[in-house]
Amino acid sequence: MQIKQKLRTTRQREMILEEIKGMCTHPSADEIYDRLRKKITRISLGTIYRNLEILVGIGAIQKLDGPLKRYDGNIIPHYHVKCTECGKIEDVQMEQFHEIEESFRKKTNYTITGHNLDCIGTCPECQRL
Amino acid sequence: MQIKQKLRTTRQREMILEEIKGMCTHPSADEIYDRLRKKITRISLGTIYRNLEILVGIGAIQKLDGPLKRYDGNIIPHYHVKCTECGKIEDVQMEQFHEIEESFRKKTNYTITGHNLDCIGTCPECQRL
DNA sequence: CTATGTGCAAACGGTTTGCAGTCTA
DNA sequence: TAGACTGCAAACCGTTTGCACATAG
Repeated sequence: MQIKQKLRTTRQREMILEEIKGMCTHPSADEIYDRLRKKITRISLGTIYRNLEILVGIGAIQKLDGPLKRYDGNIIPHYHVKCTECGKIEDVQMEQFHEIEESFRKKTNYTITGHNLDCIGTCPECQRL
Repeated sequence: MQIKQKLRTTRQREMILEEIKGMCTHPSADEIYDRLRKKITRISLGTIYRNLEILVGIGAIQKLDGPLKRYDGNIIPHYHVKCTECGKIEDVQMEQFHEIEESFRKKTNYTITGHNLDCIGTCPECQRL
């Protein structure tokens, strides 16, 4: 989403951002809602959704587009691993594979602006079960 | 999904599979429904959804998990490019980056069974506009 | 003061599911 | 003939939206 309106600082917006930045999981709108309801007496799901999209729009957080939308407070480029057993998604901080975008460019003639990469497998905990 | 029941061959299942295999786009359940309604007098969306999941379960097709579920009749390992202008998703048939999974394994201690990779950018057609 | 943001609740839309009847093996 | 499958329609559920009120700047 392109943000064109002038943004204001509101208690809700600040707390939503703060909450995501403080979580290393990848919360859905609903999880953020549950956590914030314990800190703010009244906040609505609509506000959560609206602000999440705005925060993505200004690049303050990232969105992970799955069947359920999840948000990621970590905006340093990174990859993900997904455990097929427990469903967990973890950040993987490693050097970016620069050759990927170059290969795609050559092969497709697209102008490449970024890439998404994730591995799927079994996490160490689930391997023990 | 793990398929445990004994599968039968039905006209609907065969036609759904044939339809996907014959499309190089990445249709959603709804698009397949629209196309098949022109060939079969009566078929229901529920049947489409149920069969798509079964076909994914037996590995006959692949699922692309986005906000809208799309299916891919191409099961040879391949990557995707997404055009941010027109929304198109194209297959990219290129040699797999084997080093990716090895790097993830070392970094995370996960048992890695596969990876997803896609680039985002602008397609040649949209670049001209 | 005014445009942006909020809570609330209803609407939306893709997907799933229960059911009674149909059809494959 | 059993159990898999189907069409249909209702239910589900994450997300979006319209509205009247609140509030930041």
